[in-house]
Amino acid sequence: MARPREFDEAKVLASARQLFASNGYHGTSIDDLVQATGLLRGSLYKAFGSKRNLFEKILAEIADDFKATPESLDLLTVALKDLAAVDKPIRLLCLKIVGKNSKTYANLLGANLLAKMKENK
Amino acid sequence: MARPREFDEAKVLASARQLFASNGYHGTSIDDLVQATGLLRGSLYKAFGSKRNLFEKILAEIADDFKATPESLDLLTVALKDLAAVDKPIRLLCLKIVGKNSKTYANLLGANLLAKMKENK
DNA sequence: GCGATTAGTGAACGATTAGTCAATAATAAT
DNA sequence: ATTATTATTGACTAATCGTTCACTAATCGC
Repeated sequence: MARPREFDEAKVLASARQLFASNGYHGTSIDDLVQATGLLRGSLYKAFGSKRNLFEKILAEIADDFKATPESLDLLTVALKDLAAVDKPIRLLCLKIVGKNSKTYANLLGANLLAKMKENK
Repeated sequence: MARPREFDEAKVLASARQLFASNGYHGTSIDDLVQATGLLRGSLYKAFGSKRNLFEKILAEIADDFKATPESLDLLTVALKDLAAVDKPIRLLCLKIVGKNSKTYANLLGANLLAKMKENK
């Protein structure tokens, strides 16, 4: 009962996720997101409200059924390092992912962090 | 044979290190550094050249005799996540720190990352 | 005293930041 | 065809970003 969306939300979220995962939260600008997703700023804001909200949505999505892929581990690292200290909802999503497996996740997160170092020789 | 410095370089570096460690590289602005160190922008740039250079100096300093304190682990995490992918000298300093102990450091880095999550309940 | 050299000062720069908004467009229901 | 509703567009804003620089100040050897 209104104009339909022209973009595929899942694809937009996938592009944004990749950017946040590899460049961090503060290292990813709205312009970066505009470029990567193809959406214009206005549409991005109408659809997701804010950069912070977009990030939370992405994190919530992967928290819902977490798989320890490099990208997801990167995103969890970004959430923990760039936002968790000052953003309770983000912190809670991190807790939801990790649960009682903090030993396991410590290993996964650390190994994933170090892996980046070696890729570029 | 010139005007002497009025600031204590070690103290300035300590303040900057703390900021970078807790807020990340992109999360730390020059204004933040000016505030925390007490130095004015001009002095900061005369002494250290650039934000990137200041960070490298700090990382080099801790790389020289690395102790796995929370702050140093935070700083290594920041170096790895915010800079290593696009900055070879930084990457090499990370490698120097980790050496052949990547299993050990994976655990330390991961545990340190997760610790932040629990502090704020 | 006088140069030479280096440090401190802070206004200013262009670029980029996250976010807004009035105009236009596309759909569905009546 | 008209109306209601939601989406797209991109120019715009105020703030902040990292960096520069002309100026002043303090020390040294002479």
